[in-house]
Amino acid sequence: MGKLVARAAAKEAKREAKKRALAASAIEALKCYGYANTTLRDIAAESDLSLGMLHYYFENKEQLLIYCVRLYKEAFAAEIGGRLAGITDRQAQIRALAGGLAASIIDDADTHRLWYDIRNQALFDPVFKPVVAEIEASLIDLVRPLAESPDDSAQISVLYGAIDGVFRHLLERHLSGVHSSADDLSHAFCNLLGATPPSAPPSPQG
Amino acid sequence: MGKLVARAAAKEAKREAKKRALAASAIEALKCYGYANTTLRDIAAESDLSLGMLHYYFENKEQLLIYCVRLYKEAFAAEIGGRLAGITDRQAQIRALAGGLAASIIDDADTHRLWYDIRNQALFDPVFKPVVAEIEASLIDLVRPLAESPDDSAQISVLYGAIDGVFRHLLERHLSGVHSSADDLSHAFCNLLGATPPSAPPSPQG
DNA sequence: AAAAAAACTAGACACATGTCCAGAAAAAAT
DNA sequence: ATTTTTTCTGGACATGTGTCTAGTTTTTTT
Repeated sequence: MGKLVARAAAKEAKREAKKRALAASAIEALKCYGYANTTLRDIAAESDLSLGMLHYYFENKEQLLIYCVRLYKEAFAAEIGGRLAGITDRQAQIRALAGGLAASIIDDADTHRLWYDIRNQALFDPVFKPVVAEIEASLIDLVRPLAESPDDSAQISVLYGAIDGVFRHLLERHLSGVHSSADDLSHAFCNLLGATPPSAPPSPQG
Repeated sequence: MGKLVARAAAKEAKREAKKRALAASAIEALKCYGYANTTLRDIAAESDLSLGMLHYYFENKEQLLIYCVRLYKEAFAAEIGGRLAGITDRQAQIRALAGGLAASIIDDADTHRLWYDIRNQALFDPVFKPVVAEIEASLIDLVRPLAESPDDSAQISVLYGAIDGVFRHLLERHLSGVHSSADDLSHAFCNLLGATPPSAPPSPQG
């Protein structure tokens, strides 16, 4: 019978649940101070757990962070993906994406700041490269349907880079206290994706 | 007479020269490991100076870094600004900018990585915000002439964010070992600035 | 040449931080 | 009820790191 394997699976599930709870607490701490400035003691305090427990569930600080980032990615990619699901009209896609990104700047500013922190770490520490590459690939996939030639990797790079750059810059402004309305933020993305960087439809000067 | 003040000025100039030399060495170390992972001992070793000297010339690690970043900014902004100087034709401006950015991705990859590291630090540590804001303002000014309405701050934000985002993403790819030619990199920027994200001039579908 | 100031060194100090361990407490299995 | 496994605690340990100080050497000034 599979009694033993069922038990083992239950154990594993319980452990995974604990890990997720721990990671959720860890994110709360990491969001505030960033990766480099968050100590394991901060995380332990936030999660009402003792310091030793962190190493009981995670090999080291890096692995804990990687786990956290994956958790975040699933949520965000799912959120945006859900908004785009089923939409085929290009203009509608753009509006949906713009609205989602704008809302997320306002609602999840700290989480995104953490993401950019990790992505930056990956530029120096190879340990983080796989997760970042994985997440970034899923973000690129999110954006791919907006491209006119979804197979042209150069075009996708430009598209993703541009959207991400605008997102990051608007996030930076938001975090600095320059609060724009969700509509204004959304318009920025529409402006980027609908027409060339500047201008709405046709403009008087060439 | 101004003998004394002349002497004092010479002293100050000499000290400044030393600081610049020290900062130049510091950048070499910082480029490799990033801000958080570079110790003052690394910098001391790189500059053939003793550890104590760093505090003799700079108040603390943060001030040293700020000094270094300013040094870098002057060089980069001057480089790009020089390429754009005197050009009035918009297409020529775009080509000049694209060429400059592309070349810099290949030639100064490590320095830019450091810049992004600092800019990221500023998202968490207020000490770095002024320098980053100052540098970013000068970069935005570099890009401003490309906008159709140089006074529309929302438009400028989108323009700067998009260019910076593409630059950062291409840099990331380059640092990951995906080496594109200067021409390909340059084309990416032209593609971004010349027309909407995808496609060249007019395209068949709407 | 003597005196004063600046440049520099070596090392200590305090503290933060990731890691690990011996054992207690709780839960699960027999 | 007993044993075994899992979960958890508290603290120790080693190391890295920014900062500072006492003293030395070099340069500059008189």
